[in-house]
Amino acid sequence: MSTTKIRTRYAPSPTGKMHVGNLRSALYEFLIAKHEDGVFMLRIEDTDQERFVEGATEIIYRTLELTGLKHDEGPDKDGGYGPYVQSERMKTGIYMKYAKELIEKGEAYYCFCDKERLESLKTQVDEDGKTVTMYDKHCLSLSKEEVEANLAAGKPFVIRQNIPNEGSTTFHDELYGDITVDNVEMDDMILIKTDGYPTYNFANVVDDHTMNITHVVRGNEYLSSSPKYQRLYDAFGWESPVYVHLPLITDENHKKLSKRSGHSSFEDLIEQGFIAEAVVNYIALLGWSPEDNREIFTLDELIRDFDYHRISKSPAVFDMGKLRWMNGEYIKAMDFEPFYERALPYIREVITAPLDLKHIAETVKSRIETFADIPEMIDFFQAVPDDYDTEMYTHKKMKTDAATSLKVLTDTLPILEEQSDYSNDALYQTLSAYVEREGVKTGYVMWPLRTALSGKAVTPAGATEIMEVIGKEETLKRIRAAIEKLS
RNA sequence: GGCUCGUUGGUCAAGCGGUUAAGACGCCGCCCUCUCACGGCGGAAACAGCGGUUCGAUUCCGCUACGGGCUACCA
Repeated sequence: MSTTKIRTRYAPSPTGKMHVGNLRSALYEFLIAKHEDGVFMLRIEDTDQERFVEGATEIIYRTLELTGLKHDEGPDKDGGYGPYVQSERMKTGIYMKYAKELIEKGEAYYCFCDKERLESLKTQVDEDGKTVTMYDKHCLSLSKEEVEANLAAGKPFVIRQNIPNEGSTTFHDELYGDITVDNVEMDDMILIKTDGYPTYNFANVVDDHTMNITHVVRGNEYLSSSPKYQRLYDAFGWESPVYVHLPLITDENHKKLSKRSGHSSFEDLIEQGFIAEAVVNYIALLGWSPEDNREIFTLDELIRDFDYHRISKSPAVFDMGKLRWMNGEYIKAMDFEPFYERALPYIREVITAPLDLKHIAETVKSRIETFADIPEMIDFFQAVPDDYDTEMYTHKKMKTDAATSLKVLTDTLPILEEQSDYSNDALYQTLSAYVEREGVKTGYVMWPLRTALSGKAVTPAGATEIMEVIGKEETLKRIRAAIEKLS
């Protein structure tokens, strides 16, 4: 019985905001490790000097912090497998050392071909103008002396993986099973670039092995290059890790999530009024489902229930509608104080009058899906829109229209003038007496009042509750204005 | 183009040879109700197609169609 702990890693490139697809990879990597009480590691893959974005590393840290995906090891938490940043690892000479080992084994070779020659290898393939380059192993035939001479002359070089032209390579994925590719299909990929940096592909294999990663979890886009990685493991004589390739997340058009569609990054979603926990919960279910029908999970519950064998193989569409619903569920379940704290800025956007903001927050808590829904819902507390349509007074079910509304408003105005207790309950009681006297439905009275007080067809509070919030003076003012408008 | 992966309602999905093919979001209807929402109840809505294998295919195999991914000195 092996007692080796599971070790997974999240290995992002610091190239900008954190995409929800990346976040889900991080989440699954975290869950797979934590479910077995393993180690979740963070490694920064900055081998691409061109794409490096200032501040991107901070975004990664902040996002992991905010989502609760705490890493056990990383650049800021040494666990004995450092360094955890690839550019720093490179300084140790590790990649070059392993590349040379492969050269000695005949599994890799120096290549001095320049751009022009490579360009000439390109073959036009289809009408879109797509080209395919398959390296022709030109430099493989260089003699040892020629290589030495080139090196001594300081000629720029890369190191390529030597993949034979016959046979095939098979690797095993936990989800997709065995995948076999003919070796002829595989290009001699570059391991070490001219600038001395390793390519992502090579650094990944070397790092995953030397950092003792047991489960390599990554996006489906790497599925087809995995045979090449497998050859590397085999060439080194290393035991290959457990591979788990994750299905893609797409937009509603089944295309890769784009920057412009609003749900591209975690940061954007938070800005749009979503709760971190809800986003995590939602993306956990995008490509994975539990044995029961549960949908609301805390992170701890996910750790407990997550079984990577239940990850699905087909791509999933990111459904903003369902995320909104789930976010609404989280908001409803929130304790009031933290809810209020988060809602306050949105309330202040439209309310400057000295009103009971807590009360306003309460009215809205079970009705919003994101915090950004708040302003539009409560702006009438500040002021009635003066151009609202009097057609709103006509309501079939309430049996009201402009004329009957005018009567109700005129009738209730003196009652409300006399009323001193402007609490919701007291107001309701007082108006109920009028309802009873008139022998009408409650709505027949409340509808016109609510409309007069809000100028809106939909409000988060009933007539009497609105009165409680805005107070007597404002209530009377609004009703008088409505009477005038209807007269 | 080549290679490779995928395909259950609009979306997320359960199912792992025999089921009235779950559940959720959304949509529609009803109830509750001082509007909306919440909550409750109910409804419409799916196995891409064609061939096998089998007593029996949504489930296994093949082909086709459609979709995705890779095909960089990017990750």
